[in-house]
Amino acid sequence: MIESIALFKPHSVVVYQSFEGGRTQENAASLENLEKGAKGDYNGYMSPATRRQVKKYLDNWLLSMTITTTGKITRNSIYPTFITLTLPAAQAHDDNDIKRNMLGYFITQLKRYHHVKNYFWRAEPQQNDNIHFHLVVDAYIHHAQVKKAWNSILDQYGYLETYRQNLREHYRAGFQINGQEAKQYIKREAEKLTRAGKKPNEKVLYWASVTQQRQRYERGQRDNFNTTQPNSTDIHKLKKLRSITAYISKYLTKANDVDSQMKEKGRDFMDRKINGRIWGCSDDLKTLTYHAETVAIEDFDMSTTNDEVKNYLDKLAQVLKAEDVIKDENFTVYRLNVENRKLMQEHAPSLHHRYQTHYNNTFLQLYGSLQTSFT
DNA sequence: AGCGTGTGTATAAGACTCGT
DNA sequence: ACGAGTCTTATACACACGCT
Repeated sequence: MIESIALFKPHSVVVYQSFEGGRTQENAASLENLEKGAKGDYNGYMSPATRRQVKKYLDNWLLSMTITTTGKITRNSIYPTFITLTLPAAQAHDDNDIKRNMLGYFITQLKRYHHVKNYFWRAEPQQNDNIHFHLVVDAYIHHAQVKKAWNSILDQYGYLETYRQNLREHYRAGFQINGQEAKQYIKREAEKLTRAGKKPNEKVLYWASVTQQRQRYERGQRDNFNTTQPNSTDIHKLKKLRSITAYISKYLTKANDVDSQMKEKGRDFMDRKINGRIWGCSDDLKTLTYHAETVAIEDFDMSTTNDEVKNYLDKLAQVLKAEDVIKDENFTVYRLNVENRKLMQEHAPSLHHRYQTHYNNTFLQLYGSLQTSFT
């Protein structure tokens, strides 16, 4: 029996063939590769297969939130938030220790006090070789709360003291500008502005950083930097949900990011690969799937076709540019842009309804027990 | 394009304890 | 109640390849 199945993704429709019966893995190279897992010989990159899998979780999780969340954002809202966690001083613990104790406890705190139910995290090396984390969570959290929680954990592991000691050292002869910090500040803030559709002014940002540094210096003078809190966190509230869905899943899974950072320093990525896992998420996210429908079934002399889906796919083939229909012996991909994403509603209304229902159900599956906060 | 394949070990997540 | 730990256990991660 041959079944062709269509997956309805946010930015594409993929049609592939499914055959009855299982397969066995007998290729020697493949089996040898599997041995690598046993030895821990990972290369530290996210593989294309893993990237696909992660994208599936994020696409469906975020899309379920965009479709079902409406109205006012409150403290109890289910709302995607993007957090970056960094170490404010040179890394002094093993990656696995940091993930287990520091990141793990941070996530526990988010769940306990900040209404976070589902999460996704990704670990990457920074240019300074420190590990750092990107997280996506499903609650609206104030940036000060995030900073407080992470800094308190950093404090337990000595990173705040080292950071403060470095500050004292840096300012031993009075105030001076930290050019490296200003540079990083400009980069980070410029990205933020660009994302918000504004044009960054480097000079303005530079002086903003200097002002920030001077204020920190002056506050620090009062108590020898004993209470200075580093900016170890960065947070984005994701307001334009639809466009951001693509942004996050792309950004978080882009191996080239790390690659290019390392190339700047003339080094190979292997010099600094993350030990152990490089990503993780709550179990519930792992159950998520794209909306799938059977297009046709062929069984000996019998065949059945889902006419509505078939017609919709034909319509896409007509309307889309040639380069947006990628056809192979075994699969077809229809790449959708903002405009032709509307075609489903128009040309296959009941399919569109089932598609919507899929995401309503996805949302209920994840948050059913929390529905009251949304009505 | 998706999916299934195998495996040692790191780890997620819950259970649990203990102190406040 | 909660924080801060320990302990247990089931799971899932890394990967390349072949097939469809």
